[in-house]
Amino acid sequence: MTASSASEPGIAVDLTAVVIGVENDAPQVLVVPGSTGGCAALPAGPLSTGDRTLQAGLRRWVEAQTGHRLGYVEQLYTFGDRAPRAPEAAAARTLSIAYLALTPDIGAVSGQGAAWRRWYGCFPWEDWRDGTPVGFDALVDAVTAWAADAPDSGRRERVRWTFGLDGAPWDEERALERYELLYEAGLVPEAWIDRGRAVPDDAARLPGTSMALDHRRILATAISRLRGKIKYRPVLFELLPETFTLSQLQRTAEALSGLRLHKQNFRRRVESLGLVEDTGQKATDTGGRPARLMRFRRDVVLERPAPGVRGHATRRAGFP
Amino acid sequence: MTASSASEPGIAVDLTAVVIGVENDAPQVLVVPGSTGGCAALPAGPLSTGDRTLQAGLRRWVEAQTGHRLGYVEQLYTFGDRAPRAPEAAAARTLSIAYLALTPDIGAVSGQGAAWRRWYGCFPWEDWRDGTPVGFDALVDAVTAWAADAPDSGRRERVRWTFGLDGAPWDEERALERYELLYEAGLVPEAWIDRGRAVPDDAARLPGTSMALDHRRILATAISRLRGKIKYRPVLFELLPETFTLSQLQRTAEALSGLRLHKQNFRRRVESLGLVEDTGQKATDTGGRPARLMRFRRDVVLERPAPGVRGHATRRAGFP
DNA sequence: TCAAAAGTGTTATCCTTACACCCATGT
DNA sequence: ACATGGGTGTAAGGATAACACTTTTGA
Repeated sequence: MTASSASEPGIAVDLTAVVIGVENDAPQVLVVPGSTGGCAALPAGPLSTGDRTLQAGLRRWVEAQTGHRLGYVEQLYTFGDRAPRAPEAAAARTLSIAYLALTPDIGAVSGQGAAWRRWYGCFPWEDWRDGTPVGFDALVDAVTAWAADAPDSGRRERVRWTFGLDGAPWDEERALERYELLYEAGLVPEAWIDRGRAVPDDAARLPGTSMALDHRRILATAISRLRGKIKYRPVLFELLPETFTLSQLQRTAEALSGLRLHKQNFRRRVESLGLVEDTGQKATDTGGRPARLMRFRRDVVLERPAPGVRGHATRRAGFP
Repeated sequence: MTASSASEPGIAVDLTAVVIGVENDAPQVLVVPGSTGGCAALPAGPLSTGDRTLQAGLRRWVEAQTGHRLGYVEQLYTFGDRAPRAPEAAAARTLSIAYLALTPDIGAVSGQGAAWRRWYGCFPWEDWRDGTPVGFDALVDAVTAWAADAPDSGRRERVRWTFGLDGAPWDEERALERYELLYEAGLVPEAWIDRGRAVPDDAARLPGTSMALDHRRILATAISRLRGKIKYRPVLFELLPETFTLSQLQRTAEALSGLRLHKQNFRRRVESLGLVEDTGQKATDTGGRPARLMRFRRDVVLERPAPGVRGHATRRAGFP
């Protein structure tokens, strides 16, 4: 007996979109004005029985709120845990089915207050392209202090591997784990807001702007997923125009991963996978020598077993 | 403005569990009697407002229906698309949040009708450990015919890469894609049942037993996820007893992937990752020379960047 | 002519794959 | 003694990471 009777009332189901684009080497996320406080929110709306598929509902909402038409979309995660917050919230629970969407065109937003925002504004510690991010040392101090609070809890090792300290390698894919650790340590305002408490000074001092509700956590989930995915699936091309140069492609990969990549190795891999083809045209606006304009071979996706672009981080001085 | 008003009524939210264990080199899934027809179903139940977390609700339901207490649990996917079925179903929609759970102990089921079932019973074509599975040739004929129906649709290449034909490699992780192709081709009974039509002969003839509703699809999703995950996270150990031999570990990996693995390479990798430690004891019931009993080093999980067990499939005659 | 960016050739190293072989126990 | 499964050494091949260097444009 599958107990599939209708579930209790009071469950609202929201569809939430993390729409990502890249402009000027900066990954951007589509946001709308949040209803709670001044924080920006992700476009979202309740699931309607009229939508046959969840994706269809999502597309409808995003278009209504931002005027943006979605292209590539994949499911991210379903968030449904109730924060141990004010008890009045116990009656109504909101379930969010979050989706990751990628788009090659930034700028075409129309809804009231809809805008693109750099994702590293929310996660400054995730961008290592120009060396150690500003404020990283302060952040390390804070999490180290948190670990020292409970000496034998395993926090020390966890901090070490999550943030790449003491010789541990920096793993760019752990963006979500890093945010969750900061949340657990009470170092982001959301941790206090969710409990209905006042935000202490140290939590507010850390860099990185918050978002409405749990939307910064959802964005972190998207970042981790995307950083992992570009290594084995050709999703980078969903963020680029029809034709692009290899440098553009590399800078997009770097923007997402927050790392510098090795030029020759990056190119060798792209070439060897046969992911792109020369259009014969040249881009002349690059400042130096004109670059060949390439095109993504869409037909290759079904042919190859696991095409994609791997890491190739170059080790640089000051890199964990 | 985040349009977070309560969603429309008529949306039921179910929590569904794919509980996996391995016994006698056979992966098993926990099932309960399905309400529709004679097909087995996955344990599931409506989300209750009383459960603070989704996982808690899931654990409650599985325990109630099967007497089984869950250990390792992770979210799998949220299924919510309405099948283009009988129109009367249009009013009420069911959302299923599916979870993957792993357990080392098979056999401790108590609920009425709850039972363990071999997953290759549902997917005979996924088990390549003893060479080409029975019925694989017939299946290839059927999908090839489907591809030939629409010559320039790209079906041909899709079939080739999905099923590893014409020199394409077999990718064990594509279990879900294979099921979805069979569904699309109308080669599994569910495809017809979902449309409210009679099941034609050719769809019923293919090997592999169906499950209730879309549960076979959910199981396929779990298989694909698990086959991918064992390559980079130490989840195998969630399926084994406290102590085990290296051969046991390997046979478990083989059972899940449906492939034979290379002994020395498998061992080298496990050793080099430092995932296990010798208990000093020996297993004497193995038939030949007694094997060392090993133990999983749980502390290593947080230390290492990406421990796990990779593929190492040995190429054998008759392997695609 | 110089800065800036595109584009290439080559090597050391590690990881993966695969071969063949030896060891310890029960019957 | 021999069948059965446990356990190991080592070499070939390929992928990766890193080196430094040349080419083509605009200012």
